[in-house]
Amino acid sequence: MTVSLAEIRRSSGEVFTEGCPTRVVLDHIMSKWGVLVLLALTDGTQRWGELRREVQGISEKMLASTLRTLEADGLVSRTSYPEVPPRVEYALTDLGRELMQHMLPLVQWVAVHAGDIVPVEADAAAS
Amino acid sequence: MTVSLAEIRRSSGEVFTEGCPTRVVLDHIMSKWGVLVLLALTDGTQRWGELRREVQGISEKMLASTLRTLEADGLVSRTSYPEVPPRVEYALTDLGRELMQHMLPLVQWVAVHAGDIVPVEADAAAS
DNA sequence: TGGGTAGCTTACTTCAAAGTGGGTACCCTC
DNA sequence: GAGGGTACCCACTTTGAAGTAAGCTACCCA
Repeated sequence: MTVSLAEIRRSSGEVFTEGCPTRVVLDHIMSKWGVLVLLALTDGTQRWGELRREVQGISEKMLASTLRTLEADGLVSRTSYPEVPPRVEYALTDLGRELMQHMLPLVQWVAVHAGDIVPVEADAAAS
Repeated sequence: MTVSLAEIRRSSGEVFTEGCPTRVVLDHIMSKWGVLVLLALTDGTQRWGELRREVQGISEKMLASTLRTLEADGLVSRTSYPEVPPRVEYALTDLGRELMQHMLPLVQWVAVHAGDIVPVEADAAAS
C-alpha cells in the first residue's frame, strides 16, 4: 500500500472534511458531470458543442456550470475565437493532465469492477 | 496518458452515467464519509468506536449507513464477536485493498494540490 | 426584418444525501 | 434500580447539487 490516511494527515493536515479544499476539489472532479467532462477532455481539445454531444444527457446549463467550475480550478482551459458562429475550445491544462494521470487508473478500475460490486438492479435502473 | 474515455467506453460500455454501476460505486467511495472511512481502514482493522473517533464529525447514523453500504459492495468486511459490550471489527476486503491501491494515488495528489486549486476561502469556510 | 448559429445565463423547482433526535438490546458496576 | 458502556436502528427534517424552462448575446444571411 502506498500511503495511509495517517500519513496523508501528517503531510497535508486534516483532509476531506466538509468544506476543506481537498473535499471541494474531490466534489468538483467527481461530481455527476465533472468526471465525464474531464474524461471527455482526456481525448483532446473539444468545442462546446462537441462536449455537449460527447457527454450525453447533460443540459447546457450544467455543461456551462461544470466547465466554469473546472476552469476556475485551473484544471481546464477555455479559448475563445472571434468567429461567427462563436467557437470556444476547452482543453485540459498541465495541472488537469496531471490530475487525470492519477484519476484514470481509479476510474478504469471502477469501470472494470463495478459490475461485481453493485447488483444488476443498478443496471436495470439505468435502463 | 493511460487510457481515454473512448477506450474505457470501448471496453466497459457507457460509464458514469446516472444510475449505472460505475456511477453508483463512485458515489459510494467518494461520498462525504465514504472516502474517509475507506482511508481510515487503510490503516488497518478498526472497531466501530475507533472509526467513530478517527472519522471526526461523523454521526452514528452516517457511520452505520456508510459501513452498511461499503459492506454490501464487498469493499469492507464486518466481523462481530459475541461479547458484551458488543465488539464489531471492520476491515478492508481483498477487493477493498485493490480499490485503495488505485484510489490512494489520486487522493494523495488531491491532498497535495488542493491548496493550489481551490482558493483559501474554502479553507476559511472550514474554520 | 426575420431566420439561423454557438455559447451561454437566470429564476425557480426537485429530490436524494446527510443530519437530528429519539430509540433499542444486553451486560457491567455502583 | 440507575447509571454507564458498545453498536446500532428509525422517523422525520434539512439542504445543496442538479434539473427545468425560459431567456439572452453577437453576429451573419436571404
